[in-house]
Amino acid sequence: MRAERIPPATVARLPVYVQGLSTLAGEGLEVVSSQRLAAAIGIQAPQIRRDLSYLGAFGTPGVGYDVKALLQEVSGSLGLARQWPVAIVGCGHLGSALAAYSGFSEHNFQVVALFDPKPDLVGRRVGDLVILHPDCLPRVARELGIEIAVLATPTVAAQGAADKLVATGITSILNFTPTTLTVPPGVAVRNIDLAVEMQILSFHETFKQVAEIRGQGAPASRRSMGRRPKERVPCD
Amino acid sequence: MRAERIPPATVARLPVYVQGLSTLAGEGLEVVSSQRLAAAIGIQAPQIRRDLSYLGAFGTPGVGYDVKALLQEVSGSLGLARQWPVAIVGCGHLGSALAAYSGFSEHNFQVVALFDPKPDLVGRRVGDLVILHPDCLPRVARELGIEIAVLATPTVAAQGAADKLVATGITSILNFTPTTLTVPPGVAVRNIDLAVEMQILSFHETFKQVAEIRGQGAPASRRSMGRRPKERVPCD
DNA sequence: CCTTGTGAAGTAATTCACAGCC
DNA sequence: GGCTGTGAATTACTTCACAAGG
Repeated sequence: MRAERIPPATVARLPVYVQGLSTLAGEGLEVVSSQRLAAAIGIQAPQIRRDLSYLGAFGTPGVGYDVKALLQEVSGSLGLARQWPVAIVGCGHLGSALAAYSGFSEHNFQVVALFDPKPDLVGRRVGDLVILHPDCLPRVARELGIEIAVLATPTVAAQGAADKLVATGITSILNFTPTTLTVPPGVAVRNIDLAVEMQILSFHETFKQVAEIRGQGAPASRRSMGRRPKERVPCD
Repeated sequence: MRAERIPPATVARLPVYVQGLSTLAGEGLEVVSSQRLAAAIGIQAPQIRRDLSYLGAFGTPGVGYDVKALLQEVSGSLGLARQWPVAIVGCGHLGSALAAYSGFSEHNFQVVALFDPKPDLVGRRVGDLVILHPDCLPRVARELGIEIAVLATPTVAAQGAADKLVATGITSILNFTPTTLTVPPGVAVRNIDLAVEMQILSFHETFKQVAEIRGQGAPASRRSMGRRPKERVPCD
């Protein structure tokens, strides 16, 4: 049943399906049941069937889902049929690491522009890109059709940079700074905050209360833990 | 009213309160209402009051919350009263950037050990730490009392490294690899996956459907967008 | 047998609305 | 006047359980 509106909770899980299906496809699996997929990615089988039903019906009762076809379908629902040009704003340690990160290109995202206001960074090459001054943002973004930006500036510069991005017409921001960005309606912000995640783990360590853990599969097959080292290694 | 069990959704928001309250405290604000805090961090006021009620009652009716006291209380609930030693496993681009990231130390987390199996990395200094071979993990983790680890290895090495961490007794893992880790019950895993976040933004861009966005405050006061650049800058 | 897809049921999270207090 | 804290209502999400198809 084609759904008019896909629940946000489902959208947040679709990328996990893409990851899991890619892995299974790489292993040569042709058909997968919701049960099997559930074991692989740590999401309940009925949840998977429900989620997929929002996209439409693709499974064969009694058989399961065609892995490649389903991967195609889920990817398409996420808008991954096309290539997305991405800008990175802020080229410190983190920004540079992100620029070099291969995970982008593997998923139809391509980093096409780097920006940083620091005079000693402007003009520097990172990979096969040259760092530009943020004043170039409007022109470059328009020419390259950039709609998605990664924000990796120092905290104090984050809101100002976000304002510039919004003014340029960027409507999706992946925010790595520990800041609550203020943006107009219609602009999507996803926050990745190390401190937030660490603090949730701290809570877990303190109270041993499991808190919203994604991707925690069944205990399943413990892999061999490796033999003891043959040679001494220097510790500390 | 002291709550026995804090809902996971609330736990996930507590770090946002910490961030917001820290900012407000830094601005010299002494007392804050749920309304005011809501505007600052983009969470509904009744939601904030409900969340805080799980920790206990700290507000003064007719007045609001004492900023410093509340910050203390929320931090304490997250287990941030103490210092947490943290290990980073995998010292490539990302791992190194994380090792240098100041956001850890600002929040009572201290990176105390780095591990990587690559022979040309073992022994290398990063900041004031030396990269060790993962075979040292059990000994070092025990000596330094490490319970939380950051996983930043290549994808293929992720599960193996996680197994080693678990065998060592680590019970909280911040996983930066695009892998669904299989861990025994009682071990907490938080996943930070760039591809996942990018794909959710891709969905937003494609269908302009806002999907689970945290920290999207009211439009609020638009800051001045800056004047046009006085001097020409080189673009492209 | 086996599986999907989905109404119905159950559970969790959010928001409302107001009593009680400053 | 203003604000908190919380029962009640609402909304969203998840899981059950089974009819229908292979």
